[in-house]
Amino acid sequence: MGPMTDDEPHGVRARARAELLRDVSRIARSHLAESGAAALSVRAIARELGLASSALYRYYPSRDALLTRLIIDSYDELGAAVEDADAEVDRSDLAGRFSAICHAVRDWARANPHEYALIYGSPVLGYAAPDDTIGSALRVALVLIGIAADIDPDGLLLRSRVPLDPTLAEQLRAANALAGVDADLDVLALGVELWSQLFGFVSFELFGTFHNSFEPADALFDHQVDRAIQAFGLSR
Amino acid sequence: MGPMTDDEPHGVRARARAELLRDVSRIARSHLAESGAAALSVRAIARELGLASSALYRYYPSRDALLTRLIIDSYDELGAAVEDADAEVDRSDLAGRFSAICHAVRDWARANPHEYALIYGSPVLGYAAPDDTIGSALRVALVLIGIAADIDPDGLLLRSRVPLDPTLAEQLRAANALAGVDADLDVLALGVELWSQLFGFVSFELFGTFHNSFEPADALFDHQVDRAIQAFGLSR
DNA sequence: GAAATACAAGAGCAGTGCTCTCTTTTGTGA
DNA sequence: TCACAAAAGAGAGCACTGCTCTTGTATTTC
Repeated sequence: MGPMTDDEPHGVRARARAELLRDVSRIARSHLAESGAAALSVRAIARELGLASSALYRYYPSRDALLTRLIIDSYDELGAAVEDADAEVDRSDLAGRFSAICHAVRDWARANPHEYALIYGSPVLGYAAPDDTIGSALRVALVLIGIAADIDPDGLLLRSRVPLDPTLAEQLRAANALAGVDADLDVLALGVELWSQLFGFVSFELFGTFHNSFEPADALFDHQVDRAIQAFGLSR
Repeated sequence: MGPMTDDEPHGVRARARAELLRDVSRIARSHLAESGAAALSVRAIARELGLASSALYRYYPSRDALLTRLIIDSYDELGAAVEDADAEVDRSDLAGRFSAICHAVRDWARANPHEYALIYGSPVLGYAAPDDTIGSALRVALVLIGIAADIDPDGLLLRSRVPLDPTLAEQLRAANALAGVDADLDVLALGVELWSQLFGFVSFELFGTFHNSFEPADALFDHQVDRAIQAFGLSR
């Protein structure tokens, strides 16, 4: 046998610890899904585990750390859902891929409203998100940038009437670099705007801003996605 | 003297009551602006007023009722800011009015981030907003619908490729009726989408979803507003 | 002036996050 | 093998929260 790898448990105790870490996360997640982040309580989780509340502090240093765990998990789940939706469509069908991504976001959000509120609602952990979250948070954006890189800028319905602001151009180039692609900057700017629109819509729908004016909102959502596809020049 | 009107204080006590109601709301508002909705505490407000916490329950039946008060105030403040911005532009300058509205929303949100988070972030009072809030919440939407009613549908850059979904058309007609106007349904649908986009952008910026990728976001915001004006066919 | 009403205070309940101390269990190096 | 260190769990306790109930005191109304 080779040398023991580091991620393998160093004994019964390490194994138990890993399992309890997962249990805590699992129960926390179920409480989140049922009652929302505000109602998440360390003591309640401890009760469900049959532990003293103080014991949990050997696993998560604070309630916020636990919330951070849930935030990362939620970002990753949504990110995976979006990546999967994108992967299931023929690579050359850009309109189909974009549509699949939009619907994946909305579907996941509606299936997991509290998780969505946790990551796209008002920040609960102060204004600086922990660094560990940004990797997972970027996944959806990276998929969208990936599509933007494949879009022919000549088909764009709306081009800037004036040259792109140099600051903005620089920011967009940085986004390209982050994703390791070289999308046209006008396409990319449009993409960012439609990205805002997508999550703005989902937030409006989930948070009740539409006040039942668009209930169900399926038709409006489809219309919006279709218009976005036209704006990209992807409609055949 | 004529008969006493009902909204006039019925004595010293009623006058004191009205004043205390305002004081509570004022202090609550200052705590909200400083620490956010999650940190809002009835007991802390009572302390600042030199009252026992139980005394406050004669004025607001619960913390949620107090939060509802703050929600309505915030909606009204944003609504007034948007209405004022719109009113300051020449009525026939639709592009200017739209731009002024967008900037009014963003400026107010950046000046009052906690208030913005309270009304456009994750709902804190469960999923059904109290009925008293919707009147104030609608003000921004009504201003936007008012502009849509004045827009010539022939200038629209993107029209539906297929007839509007009947459900959606009905919902849009209801929105028209709510505002007492008769905007073209394609213009209105585009308006709703740009409405989502506006608040999606502001939420992204305020809640940190851009992760400093677009900091400052002014250039991107201007670009987005300009593109929206083009989509409406308002650029000359 | 007497009765009804409004108000304020204080104690108390059930819950929260988190810390500290104490005991037991487990892993490890001599 | 055995002593020692590290880890884990329990329990008490602190400071805080929203909210209720009782008790005493002002004020308004009849």
